[in-house]
Parts: sequence; C-alpha cells; structure tokens
Amino acid sequence: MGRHDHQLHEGESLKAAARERLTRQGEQWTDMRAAVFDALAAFDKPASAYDIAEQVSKSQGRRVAANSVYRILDLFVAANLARRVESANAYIANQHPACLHDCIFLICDNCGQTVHIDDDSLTSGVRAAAKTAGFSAPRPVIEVRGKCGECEDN
Amino acid sequence: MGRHDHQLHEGESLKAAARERLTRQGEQWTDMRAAVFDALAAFDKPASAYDIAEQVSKSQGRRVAANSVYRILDLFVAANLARRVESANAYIANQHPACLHDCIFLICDNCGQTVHIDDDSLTSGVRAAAKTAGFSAPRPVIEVRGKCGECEDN
DNA sequence: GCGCGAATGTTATATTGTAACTTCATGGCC
DNA sequence: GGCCATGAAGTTACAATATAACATTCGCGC
Repeated sequence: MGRHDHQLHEGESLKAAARERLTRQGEQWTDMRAAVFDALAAFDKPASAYDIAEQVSKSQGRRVAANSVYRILDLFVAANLARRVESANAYIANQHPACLHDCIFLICDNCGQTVHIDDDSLTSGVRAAAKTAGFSAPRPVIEVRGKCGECEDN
Repeated sequence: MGRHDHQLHEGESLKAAARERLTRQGEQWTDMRAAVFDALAAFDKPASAYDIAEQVSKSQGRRVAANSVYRILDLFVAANLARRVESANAYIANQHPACLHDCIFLICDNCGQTVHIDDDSLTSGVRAAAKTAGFSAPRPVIEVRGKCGECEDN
C-alpha cells in the first residue's frame, strides 16, 4: 500500500512532539515559537502567515508582526514541524514531526479542507523521475486541487 | 517509460499552434494576446506576470499593466496554452497546447531552469490517490524543487 | 558587570494578485 | 450610415504575500 500508520499526534501530544523535535535540532522552544505552533495547529486548514500572525496577536494580547511569524514558520518547515502548501501560500502543522516524508496534499478548492497523504510509492516515483533528469537534492511538491467529498455535490 | 513523444513546438510553430488552439476554443487571437504569448514563450524559465508585463511594455512601446497580463495568462492557462508553476508564482508556455496532460515540473532552486515532464504513469497514480480520498475533479500539481545538473556542483 | 549571539521587534518596502469601473474596437442590425 | 451589444483592454486603486535592514532585548558565559 505505501501508506504508513505510525503515531499521529494531536493537541498536547503534538505540541510535545514538536518541542522535542525542535530542541533535538539544537533550536530553542521559546514562548513565541510555542504561540506560533499553537496557532498553526489550531487551524483545521492551511493558514497563511498573516492568519497566524492575527491569531498570535490575539493570544498574546499585543500586535505581532507577520514578519516574525514568517521567520518562525521558516524554521518550522526546515525542522519538519510544519509544511508549506505551495499552491495555497499557506502552512499546515505536521502531525508526525519526528518522521520524514515527502507528502501529498489534497486541497479542496471549495472549502479549503486539506488532506495529507503519505504514499512513498508515489513520491519515490517522482523523485526517481527528477533524478533521471539530472536533478539532485529533490524536494517534491505534490498537491492536488479538487473538490472534497463534502463539497462535490455543490 | 510513460513518456510520450508527439510534436513539440517552438518559435513560429508554437505560436501558430497556440493561436490555432485558442481560436478553436472560440476565443480571439488579439494583438495583445499575441504579444503576451510572444513574451511568455521568449523566456527560458518560468516568468512572473510582472516580468511578462515588463517585456510586453517594451515590445509595445507603452506601459502595459500587470493587470491585463494576468487576465490573459488566466485565459492561456484555462486554454492549455500556458501552465502556472505554483511553487514559483510564475508561468511557462506549454509546448504542445493541443495535447492535454497532467505535467510535472522540475525547477532548479539555483538557476530557475525548469524542465517539463509528461509521465502519465506518475500523474495517474496521484489522481487515483485523490479519488480514493473522495476528491473529484482533481488537478494534480506536481513540481520538484532541486538542483539541475549544471548547478549541482556549486 | 560586560560582551556575545540568538531571538524578536520595528519599520519600510518589494512582489504578487484582485476588484471595480471606464474606454475602445468590432460586428450585427435597422 | 447610425446605433447598440459584446468582449477586450485600459486605468486606478487596493489587498495579500513576502523580504530586507536595522534596533532592541534577553539569556548566558566569562
């Protein structure tokens, strides 16, 4: 099948796993980073840096600039705590930060709901095609825009 | 293999094929659209709408707003004359506008060169995964960021 | 305390993308 | 020819996304 079914985290468990992962990389788990992670994880669909900045501003009771959020999101993406959804200019928390995967996102054009699939048989095929074409250090971006089951009847 | 080797167009041949395709869809091939297509096809890597607006402004000897370029690019994408490269916020001419394919782009993070692959065995796998998850009208976005052969030594 | 580096704050600006409305060109119809 | 309907393009304004440069703060080793 190419699917895997290891531990998926959520809520406090996810937060703990994220913290564990980040500190293991030698990075600090600051209040600000925790706040950005909380905000990101609270969204049920990909959120823009500005959406997150707004939520963090509320939770902190002060104005937090998108700028600072971008820095932290970049760090999260590099550390595998979050993913960037390229076709949506948005970010989504990674539910198993300790585990490296090329992943596939299915994004509903109607409601924005995003499903995350790990299917190594597909992603490895894409990687192989890139390698054949002489590309090194490939970073596959596989996203599918369409209509989710709940929206398809509209 | 999954590759196909039908006619690839370039230069005047590509322009003629694009014109043919667009008019067959019931759309007009205006001077402005021709100018945008020329500019797009002249780039050897994905170009932003603003890059194209700048080139068209030069070729027309007057200021052309990005706005108008966006409208035409949207039309081109809908008509299969061009593709949008999501991870680069940019557009690239489709070298076989008469032929429908889900395509795969390999984009060099270093030099921006972009290679276009049609591999139906890969794209159909991605489509199938989307369908399994209940997604309809899937539109796969498959792009690979990496380093091309010429840049990999840096 | 002092110096250092990482993290964050602050301000400014660049880039990408849309919206609303106007003007222009074309072609049918009387 | 005059008139209008339509689609294309022009114009202006603005929204959304992203980066750059520099200042400030904070914790830590000395």
